[in-house]
Amino acid sequence: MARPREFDTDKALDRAMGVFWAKGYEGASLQDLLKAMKIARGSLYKAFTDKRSIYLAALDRYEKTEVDEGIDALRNPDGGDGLSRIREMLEDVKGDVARRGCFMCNAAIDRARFDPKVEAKVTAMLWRLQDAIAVALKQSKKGARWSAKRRAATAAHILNTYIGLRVLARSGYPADGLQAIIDASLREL
Amino acid sequence: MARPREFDTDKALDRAMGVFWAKGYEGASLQDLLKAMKIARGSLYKAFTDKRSIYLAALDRYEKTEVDEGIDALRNPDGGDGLSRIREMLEDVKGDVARRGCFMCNAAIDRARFDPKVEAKVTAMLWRLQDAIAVALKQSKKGARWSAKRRAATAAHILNTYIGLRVLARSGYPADGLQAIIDASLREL
DNA sequence: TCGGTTAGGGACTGAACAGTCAATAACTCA
DNA sequence: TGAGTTATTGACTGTTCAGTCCCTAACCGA
Repeated sequence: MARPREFDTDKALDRAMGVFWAKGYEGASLQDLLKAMKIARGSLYKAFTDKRSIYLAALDRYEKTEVDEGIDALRNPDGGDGLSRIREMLEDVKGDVARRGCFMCNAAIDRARFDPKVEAKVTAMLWRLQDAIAVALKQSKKGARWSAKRRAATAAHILNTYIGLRVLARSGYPADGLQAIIDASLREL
Repeated sequence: MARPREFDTDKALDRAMGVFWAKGYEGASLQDLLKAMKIARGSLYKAFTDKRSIYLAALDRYEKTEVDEGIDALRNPDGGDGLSRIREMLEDVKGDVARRGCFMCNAAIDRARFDPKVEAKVTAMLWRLQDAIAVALKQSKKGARWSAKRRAATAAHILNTYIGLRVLARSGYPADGLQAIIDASLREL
């Protein structure tokens, strides 16, 4: 019926996500986005209404790729018992040599306060992560004996630890320091 | 010898700090800053070389006001034993109803990666905080018996918890959730 | 009181910003 | 093959951006 779109929307969004992730919302210019997405201005505005909607779509893309992957790993029994999967999630942060941090955490700081849709998306991702951690906890030796409430609180604590680690990683905190934090955080578990 | 400055530099910087704290580096325009600082463009450029130098000075101001205050509270024996002072520091985060978060954490995410001076300042503040926590730990029942290394690791863990809490507070995480995280984080201590 | 010096104020600058538009291209279906 | 539809492109728009400049104001020492 009409001319088909030439670029792959998901691929373009992955690239836009990379730009917002690195530079933040205000720090990413349309020119940065266009260059990374490899499309022309007009094409972008045919596909998205404005800069904000690209950002929101990039956040969705982050959830569908990065967050879902993390949650899957947390649920995958091949990763050992629940606690070792949780430890693995935290230790993955040490691998962030590019110091990108976590797009969700970055969004929490730079946009959630001003954009209700960003706040809702960030909140939803946080809940999903916390829930997945609670489930992993239930599949650990100690956690299995705990009340659901205690598991929820411990899951929130671990989520909080994860966020801190990703902020520190972005700030340039050394990997061995991150390791010490992980060990201290999980010592009781 | 010459006309004296009419505005109070520290007061103006406190106001600039508020703008950067709320909006981030890129999100804060010169116009925003001028309005908050209540001075004219020319005066600002007489006192500071460019936007970046205002940001750096605002970070210094944050350290001298907010960070020093936190460290003092951590050291003040009137706050009970070391552990209760640490708990107090974490529970203060619940009082961030304006959801400002922590300027140091915000800077870690939005500028440290791109500006070596910001990175250095953030790193220095993190070390100072971690050290003050370690000292408080030494003045707690359990911590006094620990090795310096273990205290350092636990202090890093608590600093990390603090950072996570401030990010979550800015994202809109509920206060009772923050309380649960604090309790879970300090359970072993 | 006057000369030297620095602060204050605000109009001005060129660059970069997000977003629009009209001409053209590519496709489907009849 | 031609009509209808939507994508692509890049020049263009008005606005806002950080930073400059120049004139005036205020102060100090001589």
